[in-house]
Amino acid sequence: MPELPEVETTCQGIRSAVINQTIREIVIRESRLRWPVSRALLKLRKIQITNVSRRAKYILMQSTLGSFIIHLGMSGRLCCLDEKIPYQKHDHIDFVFDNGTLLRYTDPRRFGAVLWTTKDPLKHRYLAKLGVEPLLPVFNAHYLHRVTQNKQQPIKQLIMDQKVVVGVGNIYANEALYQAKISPLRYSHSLSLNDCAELVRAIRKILTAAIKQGGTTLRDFLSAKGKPGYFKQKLLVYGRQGMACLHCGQSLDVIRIQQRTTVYCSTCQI
DNA sequence: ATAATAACCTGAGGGC
DNA sequence: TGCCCTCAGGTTATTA
Repeated sequence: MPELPEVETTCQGIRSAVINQTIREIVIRESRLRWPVSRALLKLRKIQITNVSRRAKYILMQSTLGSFIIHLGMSGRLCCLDEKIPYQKHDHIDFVFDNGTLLRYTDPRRFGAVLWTTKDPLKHRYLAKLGVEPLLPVFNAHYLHRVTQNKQQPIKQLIMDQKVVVGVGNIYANEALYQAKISPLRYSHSLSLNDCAELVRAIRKILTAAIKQGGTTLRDFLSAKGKPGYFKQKLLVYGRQGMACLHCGQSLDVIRIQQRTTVYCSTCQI
């Protein structure tokens, strides 16, 4: 499900509800996520949440003793609820707070993760090698141009590579390439500096706009407050295969790149 | 080292 | 109704 805008929306949604709260207990109903959930969580009590932030598609929830590292995978969700709300199927983990609220982690496909570390979470093995944040100045035309050189792979694959730039998933990769008028099939090394400038601009624009709309809800994404994202209405290519390109009117093509559905206009995107 | 693909899961929707 | 197939906001591990 979640790409950067959905993770950011989730992060902002839980922040005020959990910061300064003290954990009464953590309930694990299902520990078989992407990586087994550590039983050490069961012993974590009376610790206070001090900060909530995002790195790539990971949510970092820091406490007085260490940090929770949460990834939503394809179908994960975090919701702030009253502790009396009964759990349902796929509600795998509850963080129960002293004030009677809880943070509930739900994930039907179990591709997500809930990790715990007492060290610097940014140095964790799964976070240490991540690429640059797309909304920071370090992600610019020169950076992208540099990393595209010597890359013998389609540009769509490259911008979805979390070691290059983080947060861009399948939806926003399709949208950004459409807006930048660059074919998803172009070999990375064929991009000019100007192409890279356009692509950087498009990625920034699409992610910022999506965050503003609370992300994209295709089927099951909900914010921490249970609201869907409204960016789906703004999607220009994703899910529109066979329909008319809103720029030239030609039917949008659909192909697969790295097992991911790719929609583009073969007339507008060169 | 780099690039393609297989694997991890559940659920929804379409065709027959 | 049911069965079989394909597809889905991601990432890692394995293979060539």
